[in-house]
Amino acid sequence: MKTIKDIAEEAQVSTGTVDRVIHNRSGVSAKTKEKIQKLLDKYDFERNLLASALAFKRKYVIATLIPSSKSKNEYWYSPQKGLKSAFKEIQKYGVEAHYFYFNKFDLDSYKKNLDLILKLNPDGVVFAPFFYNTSVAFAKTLAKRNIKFVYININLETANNLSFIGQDSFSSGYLSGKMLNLCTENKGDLAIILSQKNIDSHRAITSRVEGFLNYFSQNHPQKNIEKISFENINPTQVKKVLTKALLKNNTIKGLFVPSSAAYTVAEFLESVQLTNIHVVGFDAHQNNAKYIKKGIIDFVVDQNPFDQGYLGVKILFEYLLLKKQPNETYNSPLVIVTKENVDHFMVTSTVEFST
Amino acid sequence: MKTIKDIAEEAQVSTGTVDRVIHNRSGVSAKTKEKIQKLLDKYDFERNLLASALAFKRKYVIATLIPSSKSKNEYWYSPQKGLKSAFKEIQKYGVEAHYFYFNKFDLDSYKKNLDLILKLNPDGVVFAPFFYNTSVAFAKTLAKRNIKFVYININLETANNLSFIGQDSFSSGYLSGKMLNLCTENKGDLAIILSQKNIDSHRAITSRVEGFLNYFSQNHPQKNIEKISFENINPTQVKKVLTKALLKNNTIKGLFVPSSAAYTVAEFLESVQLTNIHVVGFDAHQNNAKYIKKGIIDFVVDQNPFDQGYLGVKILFEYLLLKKQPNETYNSPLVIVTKENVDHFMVTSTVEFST
DNA sequence: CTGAAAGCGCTTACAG
DNA sequence: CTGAAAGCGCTTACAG
Repeated sequence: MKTIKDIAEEAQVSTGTVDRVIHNRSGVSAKTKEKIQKLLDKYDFERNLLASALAFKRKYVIATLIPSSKSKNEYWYSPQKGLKSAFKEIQKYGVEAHYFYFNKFDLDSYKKNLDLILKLNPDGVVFAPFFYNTSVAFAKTLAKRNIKFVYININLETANNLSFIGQDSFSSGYLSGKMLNLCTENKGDLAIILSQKNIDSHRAITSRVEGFLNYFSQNHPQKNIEKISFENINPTQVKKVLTKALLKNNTIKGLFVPSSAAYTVAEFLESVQLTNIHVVGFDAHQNNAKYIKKGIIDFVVDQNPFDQGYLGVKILFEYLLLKKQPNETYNSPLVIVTKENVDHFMVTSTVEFST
Repeated sequence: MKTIKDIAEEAQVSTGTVDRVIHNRSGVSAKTKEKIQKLLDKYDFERNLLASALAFKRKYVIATLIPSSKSKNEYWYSPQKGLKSAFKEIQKYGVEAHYFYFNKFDLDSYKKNLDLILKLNPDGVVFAPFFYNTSVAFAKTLAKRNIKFVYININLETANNLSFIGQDSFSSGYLSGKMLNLCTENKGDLAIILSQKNIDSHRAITSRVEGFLNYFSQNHPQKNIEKISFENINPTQVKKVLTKALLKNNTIKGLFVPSSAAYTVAEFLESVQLTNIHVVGFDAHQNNAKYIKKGIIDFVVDQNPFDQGYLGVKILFEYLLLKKQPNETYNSPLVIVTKENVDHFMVTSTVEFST
């Protein structure tokens, strides 16, 4: 492996000049530059990043924005851990992390944090773009200011983000359809549990429902699927609405919860001893895990939330420091979680490699 | 963050002496040592590993040993990729990788490679311990020679390995039982497909079968489960034996294949158009994926084979370079793979972080 | 436009 | 037992 010094000697220039060419900095004559570039190419030069990082002093500021989680039982606790874990690994390169959190049901809280981020003027942002219109506008501002950004969990299909890390929501809904059909043995009616507040703020919910319905229209077009709607999923409303809905239609054998709140539904089913109704939902956070273990939630499609946070930061950092262009999309896996494997997930990425 | 220099100044010694204390090298008076250690503790000193690695010259030799894979469609191709990917990341620290491969049905080929490894006399070994007795003896030799080693995929429960990375086989069999019962709707008889050669060389197979049977004895004790045995699973034998077995007992609705060769069975079922028989197997390598996509294999329990190779090398390397003590066990997840999610697995670890 | 030199934080002979 | 100095490979003011 050649070093900058080797290249410099062969080109009969100083190492400083080679460094300038490598980083495409100005102040090198076209002739010298060409000569050096040829050698760089010839030897397929890769600079020693250890030495580079050691000598390099530029500090990067990265902001992150995700929903706050009240406890570690909630979904967003995991991406948060992923973010922190990634920062822990890269802090030695002089990266400054700024964490922002918003209330995912409150547009104002979201907006307030966006403003704080703009005020901070970071080099990059990793965030979960809730609230479609607001996020699109924010993305435009970032692009204009040349602040790099990565979406996690929710994709916005704007052109100017660096990358998106998350699940294909349609597919995950489709898979949920299959799993619910399997555990109800293709019998009885089904219902989708919809919360208006979720739908408004979280773009993936709608795609999940589409995927779910698509599974049935393709495989069991005769299936009767109801929709049970709430303003907001919480124990009181769930009790009220579900009692009514399930009493009215006692042929319902399976419930699909396209948000991460399946545990709220499970809690209700347990309390009224409705043990013959199957539930499929999303995400294996602690709140859900409790009911997965009891078998009240039959299946959940998980998406390795830790990795979403972890990868988001890593990708952004590598782009900033090394100009390494990430993929446009990193698909989170569709992880099927059920009673028997809920405890067996190994969080690979937590094995931090402390370079 | 304090540096060695800071500590040295405060202790009124040279940086060399601080370095000696940090690494617990001899040649420091008890008094000086204590003084320095106190400061180290006080500031919770962590040395800069970038600088350390840059200045450090010791080379490490790591050997790996896994079954050879004829094509990238086979199981062992993934751990192999994991091994290589890890080495690619750490080669800049001066690690020398030596890859060894054996025929997993041939004890002699295994032994031959063990000898080669001993001749190489590496600092560490990452390997899949097939052939129980031979592996146990090998482990003893390694321990005696103070060569560190990590098991991947198969656990030997010897006391002297650094770590084991792989699945809990019993649980994975148990989960397979549940999935097979689910897709057969708890109807009909089941059969386990056993290959003597696999059982002899691969210790996990037996535990998987135990787990599978345990699921039924706990949940459906009346279930009739046959065993169909082969000398070795290959298309010719499968055809011969299965034709006979499935004709004889046409109440069999589900097959459990406790090895990674479910595709061989699926191939047969497809060729004779036995579409009403469900199959559950192991591992989502390409050969199986083909039949998972067709729906002929209903489910497979995967174990993130890439990570096993990747983590194995990383853990060993970190121990060697940094004396970082790994966990005793890294449980690979029980990943349920079916038609709808087989394409959606994101291999996080392939996003190499090129420090 | 280019080079010489200092420095990042640690490790390692070497000298005493 | 301990220190001074050189060096790992790169980056960065500074000088010209």
